[in-house]
Amino acid sequence: MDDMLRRFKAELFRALAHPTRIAIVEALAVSEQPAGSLNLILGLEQANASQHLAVLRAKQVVSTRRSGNQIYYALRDPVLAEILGLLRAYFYTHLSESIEMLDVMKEADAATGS
Amino acid sequence: MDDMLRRFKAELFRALAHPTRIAIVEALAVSEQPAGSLNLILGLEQANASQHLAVLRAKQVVSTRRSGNQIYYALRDPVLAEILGLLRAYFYTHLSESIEMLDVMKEADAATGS
DNA sequence: TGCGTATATTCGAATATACGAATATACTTG
DNA sequence: CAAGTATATTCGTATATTCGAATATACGCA
Repeated sequence: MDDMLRRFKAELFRALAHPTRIAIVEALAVSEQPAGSLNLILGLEQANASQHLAVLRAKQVVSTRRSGNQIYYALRDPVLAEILGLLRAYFYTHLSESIEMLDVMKEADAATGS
Repeated sequence: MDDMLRRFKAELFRALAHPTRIAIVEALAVSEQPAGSLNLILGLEQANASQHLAVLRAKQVVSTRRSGNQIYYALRDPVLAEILGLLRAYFYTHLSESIEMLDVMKEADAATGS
């Protein structure tokens, strides 16, 4: 069972492991939204947004309901927004290391990309 | 700044997005450990464990101190353990869907692997 | 200095993820 | 039923991750 729990946590973290999906979850934490609104608010390509939403659906992070033409997305559980809040605090608590970490990640990207 | 925060959160989630790294964090939540103990307790190959530890170091999830021959790992902030606790509760709150999600992920793996 | 133990890094192959372009599906309205 | 809008899926390519095997580095002790 412990193994299952760890796999579950890892799957959830993977679901959230992308800035776009974080942005989606943050938007949904405020209120339910149809997919199109998310595209607009977050400035995403339609296909790209839909793919990220598919990931969140597969991992059960969001639920959907259809209303006519549109599909409304909602956070399945507010604890997920709560976790994002904890991480915001964590970020500021360790501000300088956090920024440094991001810089290092960016450099690593650049090195790979060239 | 919001962008930076989202990138930060995504990086952290990526750091945690593996069952082995979850297991490491859970072990360190109890107490600081040298790398070798982690290998033993978790039954990991030395190289594999070291690679996972490198990920956690890069994302600043853990800190290290050397004592003679050994390198002790510790969780940098208990809030990370707290988050794992929230996810445990989340898992049980949505038990049947959670298990179903894991099954679907397993099937997807099997489909890809064959 | 040289050997032994603890840990980290590099390499290569297999697999997974991300993106945009194109296409498909589902619903609404005329 | 046809045309239009909202959303999802598929495909191809670029990039990232994971693992074990092999190798490298750091420290302690004789």
